[in-house]
Amino acid sequence: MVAPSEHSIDTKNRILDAAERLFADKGFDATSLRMITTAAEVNLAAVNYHFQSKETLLQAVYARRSAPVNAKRLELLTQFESSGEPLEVEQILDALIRPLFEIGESRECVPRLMVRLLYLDAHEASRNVFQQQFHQVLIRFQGALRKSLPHLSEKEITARMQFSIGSLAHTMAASRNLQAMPAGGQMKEALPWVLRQLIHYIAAGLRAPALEESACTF
Amino acid sequence: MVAPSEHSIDTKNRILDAAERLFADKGFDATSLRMITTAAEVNLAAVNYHFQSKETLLQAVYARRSAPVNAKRLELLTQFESSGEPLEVEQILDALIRPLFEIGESRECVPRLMVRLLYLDAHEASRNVFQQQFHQVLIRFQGALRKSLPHLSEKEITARMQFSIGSLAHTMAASRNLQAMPAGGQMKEALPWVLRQLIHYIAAGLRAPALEESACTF
DNA sequence: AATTGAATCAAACGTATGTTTGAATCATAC
DNA sequence: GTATGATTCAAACATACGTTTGATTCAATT
Repeated sequence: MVAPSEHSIDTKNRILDAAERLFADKGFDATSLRMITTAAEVNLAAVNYHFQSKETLLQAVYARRSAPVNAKRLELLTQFESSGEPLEVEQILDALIRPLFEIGESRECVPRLMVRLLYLDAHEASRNVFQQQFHQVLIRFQGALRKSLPHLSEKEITARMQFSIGSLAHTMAASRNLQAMPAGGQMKEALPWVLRQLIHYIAAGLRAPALEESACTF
Repeated sequence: MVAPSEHSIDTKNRILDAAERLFADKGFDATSLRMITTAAEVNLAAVNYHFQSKETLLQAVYARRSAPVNAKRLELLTQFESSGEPLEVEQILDALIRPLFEIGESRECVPRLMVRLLYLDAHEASRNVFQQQFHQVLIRFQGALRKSLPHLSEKEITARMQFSIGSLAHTMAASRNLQAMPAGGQMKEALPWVLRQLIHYIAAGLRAPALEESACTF
């Protein structure tokens, strides 16, 4: 029995880094293992040796980012809620979005990647796993939104959350020039212009009066 | 010289129908020509005979729907504008969305397909062509929105339109059970619940006050 | 009925992909 | 220093794909 060498974890990380960038830029199907191993400067067979298949590599690429991001989201939300009062919608959205830009320093492709894997690229089996994890986070955020938007029925809150995720995902996937947070700096006011606009837009949509009469609580 | 037979245009339409549904359901890369020709009950070589390549077939699939949909959008908007006054935002959105459901009777996959080809699936070359066509329509709609939202700067209108397209696209692509319009019926109130919710949500986001102070016109 | 070009068909081609193999290399434990 | 198992490597494998071929069938013109 021999412990894994340090070289091997270097190789694994180089593969993960290269795959992360290529998956985010070109998509899963359009990225071949040969492109990944060339960019990572490792042998072709290394992918199937360290990860078992291309699909499993995708899951590893996702797993490396999703757990920290989602943990940070819940942590931020809980911290904001500590005052006890219902939060401003903008604050809830901030807790949802900001962690995407704090993870993996100077890797601006991470937000694009997460969107691709959650909604666009991944094949059905993997995507379901990814979405299931994210769904747990959304349920938690829905609880916060419910307190801030008491005029809405549960059905309407769910729908509007999906609409919001849509505009968020579209913005992440489309605009290639979303800057990451300044490294190590404090967080306040560091989100780029387009994301502040987005949060303002989404908050207004969420706050809109209920459309269904039956949804009014009085 | 011999005129094209009727059989051949039957074959072409069967290919287009099968490709449309498969592209919408599974995506472009995940759909092979063999899947298409099997579903269409035509010979494999028929695709390369009638269309030149898989990529060209995709363009034909898109072209068959995009021109009528976009024409109907512009026609509806112009008709709504005939009164001369600025439109309600909801009416502008209705003119943008409704035509997607009136085209190709009983083919509920068309809205999903259009979203996929505009933003998700198509390879860069084709997608740019598709988006360029749609962009012309968006410019026209932006003009209508500008009149209805005089408190916003041009930059903010553009950004909010992109956010709106995002939630629209996400809703189209995700919810597989958006019902088409009742065939031949009059249009009023025929949009499904989720789309009425979506229009209400988007309208509120568009109407939100300007975020930039410099954007105020007074 | 003969002719002509369009349309269909089964079969094959060339290529790119994910994956596997088996030998060579490296680092570690004894 | 040698043995051992983890890691690398060049090469090959199997497969699925888009595309092409060449013969055959079909329908329309004469």
